[in-house]
Amino acid sequence: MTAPDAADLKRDQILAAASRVIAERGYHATNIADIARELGAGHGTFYRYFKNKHDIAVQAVDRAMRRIAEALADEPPEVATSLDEYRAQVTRIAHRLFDLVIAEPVVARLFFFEAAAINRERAERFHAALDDLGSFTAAYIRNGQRRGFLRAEVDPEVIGLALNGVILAGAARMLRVSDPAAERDRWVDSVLTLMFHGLAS
Amino acid sequence: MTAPDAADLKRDQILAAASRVIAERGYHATNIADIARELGAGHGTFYRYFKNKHDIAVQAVDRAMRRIAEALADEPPEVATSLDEYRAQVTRIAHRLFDLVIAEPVVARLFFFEAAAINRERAERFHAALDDLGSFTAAYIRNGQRRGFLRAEVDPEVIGLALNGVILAGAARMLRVSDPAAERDRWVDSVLTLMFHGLAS
Amino acid sequence: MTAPDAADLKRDQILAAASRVIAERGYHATNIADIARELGAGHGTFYRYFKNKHDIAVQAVDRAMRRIAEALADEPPEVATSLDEYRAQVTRIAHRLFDLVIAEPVVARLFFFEAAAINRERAERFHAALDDLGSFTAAYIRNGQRRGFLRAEVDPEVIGLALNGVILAGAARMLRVSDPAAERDRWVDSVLTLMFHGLAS
Amino acid sequence: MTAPDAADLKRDQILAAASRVIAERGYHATNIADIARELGAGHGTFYRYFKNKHDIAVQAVDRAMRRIAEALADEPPEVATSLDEYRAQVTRIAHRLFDLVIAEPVVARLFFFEAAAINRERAERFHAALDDLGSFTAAYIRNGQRRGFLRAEVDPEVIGLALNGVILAGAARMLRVSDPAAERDRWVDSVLTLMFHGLAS
DNA sequence: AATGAATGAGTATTCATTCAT
DNA sequence: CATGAATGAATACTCATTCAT
Repeated sequence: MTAPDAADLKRDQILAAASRVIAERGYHATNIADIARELGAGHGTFYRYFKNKHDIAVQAVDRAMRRIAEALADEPPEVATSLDEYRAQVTRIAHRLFDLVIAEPVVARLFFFEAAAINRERAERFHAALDDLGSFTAAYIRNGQRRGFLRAEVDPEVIGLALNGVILAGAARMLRVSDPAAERDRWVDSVLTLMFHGLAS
Repeated sequence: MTAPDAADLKRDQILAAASRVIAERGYHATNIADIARELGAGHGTFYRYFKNKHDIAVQAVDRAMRRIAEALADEPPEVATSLDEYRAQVTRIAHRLFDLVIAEPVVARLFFFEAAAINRERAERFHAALDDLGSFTAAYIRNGQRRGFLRAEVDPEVIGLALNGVILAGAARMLRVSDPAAERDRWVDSVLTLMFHGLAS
Repeated sequence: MTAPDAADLKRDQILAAASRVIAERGYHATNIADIARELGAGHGTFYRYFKNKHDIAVQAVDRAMRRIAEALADEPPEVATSLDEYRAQVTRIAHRLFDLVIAEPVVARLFFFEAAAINRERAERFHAALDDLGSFTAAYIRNGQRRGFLRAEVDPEVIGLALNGVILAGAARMLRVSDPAAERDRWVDSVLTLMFHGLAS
Repeated sequence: MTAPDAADLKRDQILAAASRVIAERGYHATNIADIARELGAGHGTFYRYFKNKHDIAVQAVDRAMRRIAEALADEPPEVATSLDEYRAQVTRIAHRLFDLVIAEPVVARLFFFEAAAINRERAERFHAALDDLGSFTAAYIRNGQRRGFLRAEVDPEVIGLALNGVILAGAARMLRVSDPAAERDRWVDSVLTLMFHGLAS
């Protein structure tokens, strides 16, 4: 366990400032002068800590992707032994993600709007990460099918990606509403009903 | 009804060429020279038909957004009178969207990857369009609730956006697989089950 | 035989302007704005004809090296059959070089002062070119030795490089005097005496 | 006579380190970080002993020019009273220069390749120094002419510069060959023959 | 005295846009 | 109408120099 030194701190400050600016204006509309102004430092200072503009953006985005993935993939997919346990697990995951989005909109904006915006190579990586999240969700589904509390006839990979879509739509929504806490609860209720019991009355 | 003249044709050719290039390389990585090469014409020609690079991209993206919205919102939300009719309607809509994505990947890529990439103002517009689609889907849900064949306790707006998320995740998936027709059928089957009956066994 | 088109002409104009500025200020002190000003054109124009500043300088210097080498190596080393013929040949070569230096000081300055100044790689190339010129001069010496009108005991390669040194010292001198034509004649007289008969009285 | 204190020593160490790096990479490709690394000290240390990068380079080059000039101009031009004495003198001078080049390639490279590379003002100074060396050599010639053992009809200034050219070509050669001691002897033999007796057989 | 983190002036290069032909 | 040569505003990046510690 090494103590973070002054250089690491400075690095983090720059990364935080760059994250704010990129989240605010978008990667392509952000220039080095904007980041310098946000931090209150000279341009040259960045280039002591980051190779170039692309490098800063990639690290900001990667950090955001890691934070989001951690919120979504924090617990093992095999532990739920009943529908109720799984429902509780899904509820926890949804709350974790939504709370992260509400507490750190910069992280969320980097993930949703900038991760794929830097260039083609980064977009591919973003989609690969979404596929991974889908596969991770699929593992939960498979666990439920194996244990008999989830329908056997659905395709776990398809459902994994579909639920990804639902949860990402919800998270993106949290960024756009004035009272995100209320919105979060409306989402969790309705989506859990949809997910477990369907819309048919 | 005016007949399309030569100028309109040329315009469409340029728009098609620009769409292909932007879908291929992304808005920010595309330059006028790329589009000129794709069309086999001089740079100056664009500026006779479009105000500037931003203008071309906006029109290409708007056209793509219109095509996707048409596929999703082709039929009136109030016509289904039973669960079976609604299920058939949903199936038709999903097929229309997926088939469009498969047949015209350029349109799909513009919608999914470029609509929000041009600048902040366009990103807002893209999200507003997604919200509109969500409201449109919500109208179907409300119709089903009013007629009694869909659960009354779910929030139609939430479900509208959530189903948006599912269908967009599916459509994005179609762009990334080698056999999209098979993928489409897997998706429709599993997602309809999820949507109407839920995952609980 | 293709006619030079407008693009070739423009290229040559830019190369000439860059040559003048680089000869005047030196490669490292020259910036693109200087060259633009000299030609009366925008910066961007250069980048239509040359890859970058390095590329312009290399082409200017290479052209200068070719012109100097042509002046020095214009006639075959084996033709002189007697001392008088060789002396006439040396006189012609010296005059050609000195006249070139006098008529085109820009070419001369590029050769003497800039060819090795761009970077290490170009300096190596410059010294390799000097070695080649030395070997070429050595061929004249060997011809004279074979035919018996030049001393057999001197090392042709050494003499080739030594005479290079003499002639380059003279050419560099032409660039620095106010009456180069008179200087040229003084040089040719004294150096021919040195070269063929030595200093010992 | 003041004893060199610690500060003078440090100064010399920095000058030596800078000389090595500049000789290795060239003035314009050398940056302060390179010199700091070579010395194992911080950037700021230089600025306690030298005004700036230009100042360090100028002092390194000036020292090299002094060392070369000392080797060439170590003995008075008037002492030789006969051809044999002069020939011995020339031989000594050539050996001194060549041995210096072989023993201290850093000094030689600074003199040959960097003295004129810093900027125009330094290039002028370098050429003025070469002119001075030429005048110094001319004094030897004039001594020989006065005493009657060298040809009266050659122009001493021209011959001074021409012999400069020969000896510099030779010294530059020493830097480029794998066995410089053998090369030195080949040069001295052939060049003395050329110089005193000429090439005509 | 020594250091090296911080700085920002300076510069090469790109590329959307114009307009003379 | 069509062209593409010319343009220069805009911007990322470097590196000599300073100065607080």
